[in-house]
Amino acid sequence: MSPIIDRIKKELIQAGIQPTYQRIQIVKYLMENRNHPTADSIYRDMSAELPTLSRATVYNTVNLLVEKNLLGALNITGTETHYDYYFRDHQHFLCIRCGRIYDISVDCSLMQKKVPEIDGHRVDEIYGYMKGLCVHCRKRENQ
Amino acid sequence: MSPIIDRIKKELIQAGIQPTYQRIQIVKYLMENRNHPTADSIYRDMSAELPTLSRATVYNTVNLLVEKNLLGALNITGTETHYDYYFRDHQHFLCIRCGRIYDISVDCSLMQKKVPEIDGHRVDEIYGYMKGLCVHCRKRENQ
DNA sequence: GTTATTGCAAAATATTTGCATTATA
DNA sequence: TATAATGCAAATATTTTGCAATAAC
Repeated sequence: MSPIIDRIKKELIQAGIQPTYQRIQIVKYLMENRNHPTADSIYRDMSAELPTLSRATVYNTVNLLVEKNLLGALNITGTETHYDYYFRDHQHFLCIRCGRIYDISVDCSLMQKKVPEIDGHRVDEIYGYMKGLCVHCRKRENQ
Repeated sequence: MSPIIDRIKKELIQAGIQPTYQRIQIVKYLMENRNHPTADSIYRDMSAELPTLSRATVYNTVNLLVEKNLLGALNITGTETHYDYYFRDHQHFLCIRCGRIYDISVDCSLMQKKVPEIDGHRVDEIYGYMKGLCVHCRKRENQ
């Protein structure tokens, strides 16, 4: 068995997730496609190789991975949710022109270290993102 | 004319928005209801007083206000968009138990001052939010 | 009087659910 | 063999759109 598949299997089992063929393939896809795909884009891309795959399985799987903290969910566009498998220690930038999402590193104590409590609320997760015009669109438009 | 209505009218005109009755009333609602309503909750609440109001008008209006930078849009839950009329200089906290959204002040240079550029991308807007267990749910559950 | 906005219903989009079939432990 | 996951279709939820009626300048 491929060492990548084996590693994914172990990771899923450790998280308490049954490592089915579909789940392993979806995780493999997420590891290989770091362009912040949506559930539907994962489904469409993977359908070529895995024609029996269903949207429901993709949605079930990404929801499960997010719940078990193996996958990051990004609600940055306001429409679909984008996913990020290597989601720790970076934030995101959405280009308002082309819609691409970029990984960015922000030097901000809030983002780097966990704030345990604020106004009495227990803080479990911290999210940060930015919107603007990306480097490619700036070049194209001279802005 | 009420001074509040008059102020809203001026604000809309200044932003280049025609101050129709529905738009003024929606802005008035947003000023008086700072619990981060959704388009649908605005529609449902306002329907009692304004039975002819339509969902389309609410959606049109909030989209227009966001576009003209008079209203903040929050995609924090992953489902519906929540709105915040006084959206400057604070961030948000979502309780994973009760779903309430709280305003919080975060001492973070990233949030306080605008970063003009990062990795070559032009930064127009910066968002930050947190998720966890709110002070009320913590008390109830002793967590 | 012309242009813009509203309201309604239908459409579009994103996601979830019920349930029979299939795979996993 | 019992339990859990998959796949399909239908359902649900959120938001947008087309268009006739109405309101604003």
